[in-house]
Amino acid sequence: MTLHIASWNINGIKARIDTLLAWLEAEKPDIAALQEIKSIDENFPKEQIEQLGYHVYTHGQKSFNGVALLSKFPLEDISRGLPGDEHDLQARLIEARAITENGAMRIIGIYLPNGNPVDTDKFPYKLSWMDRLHNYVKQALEEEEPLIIVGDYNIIPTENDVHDPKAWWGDALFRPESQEKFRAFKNLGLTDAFETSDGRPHQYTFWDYQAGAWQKNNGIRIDHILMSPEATDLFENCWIDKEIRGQDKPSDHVPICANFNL
DNA sequence: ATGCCTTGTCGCACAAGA
Repeated sequence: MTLHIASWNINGIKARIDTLLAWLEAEKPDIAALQEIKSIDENFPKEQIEQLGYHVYTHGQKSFNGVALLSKFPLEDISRGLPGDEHDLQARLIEARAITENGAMRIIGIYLPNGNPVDTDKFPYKLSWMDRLHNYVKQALEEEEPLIIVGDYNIIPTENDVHDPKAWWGDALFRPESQEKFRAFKNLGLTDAFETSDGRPHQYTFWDYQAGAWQKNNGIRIDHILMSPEATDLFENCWIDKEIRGQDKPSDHVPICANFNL
């Protein structure tokens, strides 16, 4: 059996519902983690997605952020929000456990803060959010179960993940502090699914709407699937659904997908 | 040139994204 998992920042469910439904029908992921639903739970178009055979779990808020999990079968142990700061009300994490006849996989879907502009409190918020995620996942790894952390990390890991490093110099997505925390996070023992499966440099998951970035392939790789050792043992392959960026009403991000032997 | 698009908000422009 193959468990097909996808992650996609859809940039607004209301504006993207038709695009999302078409993609679900074409790609048929077993589980999809969505970011930037930009909707409260009550307004999420659950029924339309359920009609395609998905169970829908949302963690939304008004106007911004918001994450969701879609699954072809019911998920267990749903949890919403990142622990570690009771004053943080931004909806950026949803997780669940997928139980199949061959085993279980814990899936954490994240929308990591952008962090710009870096001279505002948004940058320290990003860095502290990364610290909290680090501590949370460090603890989770002690369970020694298949675990993946998927989503929009808002981190350009290296110069190989950006069309023009100079253009992104100083940006919160490319700042050394952001990259260092991302490396430390991976060094907990996580494997980057795309790196280990594909490995080619300059493969992107985001192209700005502005200045013909898509047409010029001025992209960045900021959506990632990281895997615990136990999940890596089940890992088959990973790819980026790039074509959808050139279709009608695209999100500025494209889906990143992975198959697991589960 | 913190712009060039796009989205959401009780809009008549603005904030936020990356």
